[in-house]
Amino acid sequence: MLEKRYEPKDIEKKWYDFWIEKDYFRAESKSDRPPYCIVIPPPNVTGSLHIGHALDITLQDVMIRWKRMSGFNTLWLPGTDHAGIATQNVVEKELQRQGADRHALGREKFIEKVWEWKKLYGGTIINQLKSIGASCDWSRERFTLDEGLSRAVKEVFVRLYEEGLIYRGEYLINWCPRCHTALSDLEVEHEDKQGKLYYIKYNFIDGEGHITVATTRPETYLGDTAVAVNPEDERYKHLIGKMVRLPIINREIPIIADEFVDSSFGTGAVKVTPAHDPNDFEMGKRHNLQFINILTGDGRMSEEAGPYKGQDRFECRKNVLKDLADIGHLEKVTDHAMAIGHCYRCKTIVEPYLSKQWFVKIKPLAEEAIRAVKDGQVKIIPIGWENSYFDWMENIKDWCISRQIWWGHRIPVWYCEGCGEVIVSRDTPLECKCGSRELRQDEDVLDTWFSSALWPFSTLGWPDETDDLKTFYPTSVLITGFDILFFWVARMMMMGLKFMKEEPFRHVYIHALIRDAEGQKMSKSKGNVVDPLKMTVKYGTDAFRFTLAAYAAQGRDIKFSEQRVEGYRLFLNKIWNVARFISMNVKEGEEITAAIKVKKLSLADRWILSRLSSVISEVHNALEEYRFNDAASALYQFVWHELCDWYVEMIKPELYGDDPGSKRSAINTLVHVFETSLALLHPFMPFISEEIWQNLPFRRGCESLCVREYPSPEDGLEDRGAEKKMNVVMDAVTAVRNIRGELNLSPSLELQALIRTSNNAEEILNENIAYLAKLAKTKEIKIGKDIHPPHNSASAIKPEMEIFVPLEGLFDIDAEIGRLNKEKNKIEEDMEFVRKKLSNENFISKAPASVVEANKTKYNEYQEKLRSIQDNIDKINKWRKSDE
RNA sequence: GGGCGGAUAGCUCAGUUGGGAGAGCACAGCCCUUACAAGGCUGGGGUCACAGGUUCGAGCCCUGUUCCGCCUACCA
Repeated sequence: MLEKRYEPKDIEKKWYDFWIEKDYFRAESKSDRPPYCIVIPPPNVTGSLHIGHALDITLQDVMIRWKRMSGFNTLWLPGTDHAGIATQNVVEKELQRQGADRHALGREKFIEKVWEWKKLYGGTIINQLKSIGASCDWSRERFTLDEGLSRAVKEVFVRLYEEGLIYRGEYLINWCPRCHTALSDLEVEHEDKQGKLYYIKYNFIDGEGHITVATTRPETYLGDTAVAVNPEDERYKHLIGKMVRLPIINREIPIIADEFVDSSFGTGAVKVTPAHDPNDFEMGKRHNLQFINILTGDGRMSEEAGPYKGQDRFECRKNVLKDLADIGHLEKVTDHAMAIGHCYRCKTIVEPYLSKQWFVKIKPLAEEAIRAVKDGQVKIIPIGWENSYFDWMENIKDWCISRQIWWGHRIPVWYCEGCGEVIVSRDTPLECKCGSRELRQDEDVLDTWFSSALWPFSTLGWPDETDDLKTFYPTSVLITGFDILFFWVARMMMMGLKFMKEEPFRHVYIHALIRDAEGQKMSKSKGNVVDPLKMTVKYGTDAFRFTLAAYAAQGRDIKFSEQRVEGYRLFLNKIWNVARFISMNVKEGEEITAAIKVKKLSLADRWILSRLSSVISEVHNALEEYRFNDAASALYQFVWHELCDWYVEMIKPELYGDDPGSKRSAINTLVHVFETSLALLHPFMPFISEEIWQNLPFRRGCESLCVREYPSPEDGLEDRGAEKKMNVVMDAVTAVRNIRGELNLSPSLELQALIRTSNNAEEILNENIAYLAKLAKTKEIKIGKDIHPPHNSASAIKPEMEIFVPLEGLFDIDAEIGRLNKEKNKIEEDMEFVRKKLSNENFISKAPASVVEANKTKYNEYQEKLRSIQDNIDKINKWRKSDE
């Protein structure tokens, strides 16, 4: 017997442990069963579960559990990401609190510290995944810095280098002065801001006059090595080749001509700072200009900044502006909208910075990745994301992969101190070919995303040709948020195609971002984050998971509202209670046969089985297309409103009655439908479904719901006839209830019902009169073609029948007339609408015949209904007169 | 600057190929009916952002406008 209330906490742990103990989540390296594989988007090892993970994990778990139950050899491969910059930042802060810093500690000691930290806290998020029910194969858990994955990283690096797809060079990269490292273009977040445009005067060195340049970054004038104008610009043509002198520092630089310059912007003359601006960098190359680096790695002014040396870059800007103004070289300042790049890890403003870095030549890789999607080998769902994908891939630029931090995959490159040879190697080399043993490994580590790009095959054992790799690559689907479409998905596509010659996944399902109830992005600083673990404690994990699935409509962000979780918790409560109801009606130890003998079933039985059959199809189709919300709401609708509200109520007379045969038949069907529903629900709410399943006397030839076969759409129990008949019964019931409700009659009051029907409906109603009695709370039901209602009857019109409820003594004539008039008005409006259509010759001639026919039928029905209502109104008026 | 998405009931959102708009929550009325008052039954509530167009017919297709969100970009 189930407890009166569902208490999620203990139950969740109990069943999760049970599943683990039974090893249900373990995949087979070799199997006759078809493979189904998802690799988890590895959360940062420093992280803790946020609501975005919860959504991501829930959707993956739904797919995995569904496929597992459907007989697939299912692998959900879990793991974590070493998250270079983020993790290093966390440990550095920790050190800071202890009054230390990594430089004092030294590289090796520092890395030891990070590993220690990882051992202590790295399991946090994994345990949180378990707590929300993730059915991952934990025996295959991976970490991006594992031995095996590190080997894959080196292998990829070396091969790309050997093919000329990795190179080293001095370029302008994005530099974070706080993290002290290069960043890829993607790792820079642009933020629109209202800034200023400063107009600065540069004097000609010979004679009078000046040229004015406009800039958003006045302090960089210290690194200017030219002024550029458009060669076609009549205003400046004659000045090309002249020299100007930079104020204060007195450097002499030329005025040059370059097509790049937009004459309409600012003054049409641009200061050129090749070491501090991407465009100027290109211009500097074109014109052989000097590259002067005025900054240091921590964002301060370098030696080259002369009097400003040592100042912070923003401090320097203020000072430069003041000094220029003082000597009359600041012509004017205007407002200017611009976008400023920030470090995606620490939000510091990034700096275009000249330095030597490693790059991946990415175009050749991107071409394959574009083709795979164009050719349909990989399907992106929803399809709208394909455009973004193509757009990014087609305009891709070389990927800066070196990072000046310590935590990560060290670049497998050594430099010979003897001859300067560059050695790129899978293994640590001991000696250069020149004989020198003085080898120094590159100090940099690789972009974390470099290793996660290999995730779908490195985790399966690559570069070895393992059974796992053969069985599970390409994986079935990747489920993730759009925020890492480029960072991760795109790069996995490129690397997968390059090294496996096959796409890493067949489908990519991109889900939405979760925002707060007001549509704001959740962030710690705004204080509007929803802690998923708090949700699971408060409402139970299942209710929370079901909510997330129900929210997951394609192509729209989720505005998360706790109220909705509350609502689904009530749904679980409903399920719990119907389970209790069943357990009360099944004798202890009684075995319920799952087999359904169609011949002996009642109408209600056949109806609910038919409905079950169709909900199975709906769920199946929805999940096939990743319409999680549709699957969830189909189940909600079915279990609550069809199973509980109608079916359970309908069979109560049989259950409480004396006929053991019909009692048994009803309970059999009920148990069958409910057990099947639990199986359908299991991927969404694994805990409560298992708890109930284990406590009811089901016999399915397996010991856990999570390995029970998933209900299949081809069960042959659809029964359109039963559904039609049931609709007649339900119509009658609803009609009586409607009269009761509208006339404010007590639910406990037993009413009489007279139903005037067609032959067809008469038969159906007579056969199922017991349902009417129970559901509409009626007694003395009369059904026939020649029903004449007594004085003071309320009435309702339904297809094929007219229902009267005699109300002598209770009757409120005005209320009933009002009710009928309301109904009449509605019908008249509807009729008018159809009438207009039918009197339109164009409609008759151009619309499909079936549509025209349907409208004609409808019109006739309305007409009849209207006539009946009018009759009833007249009748009441007559009664009223005769009573007066 | 380019691109994408959204605007439907008081709120949050569904709406598959164009044939008279749905759900949940909230609201109102009546009910403690032996699974469930964390419940049941009934009801009210919408010019589908705006303006045009295509069509016999538009929430849905086309064009434009407004507002909101996001992605992306080397005009200093």
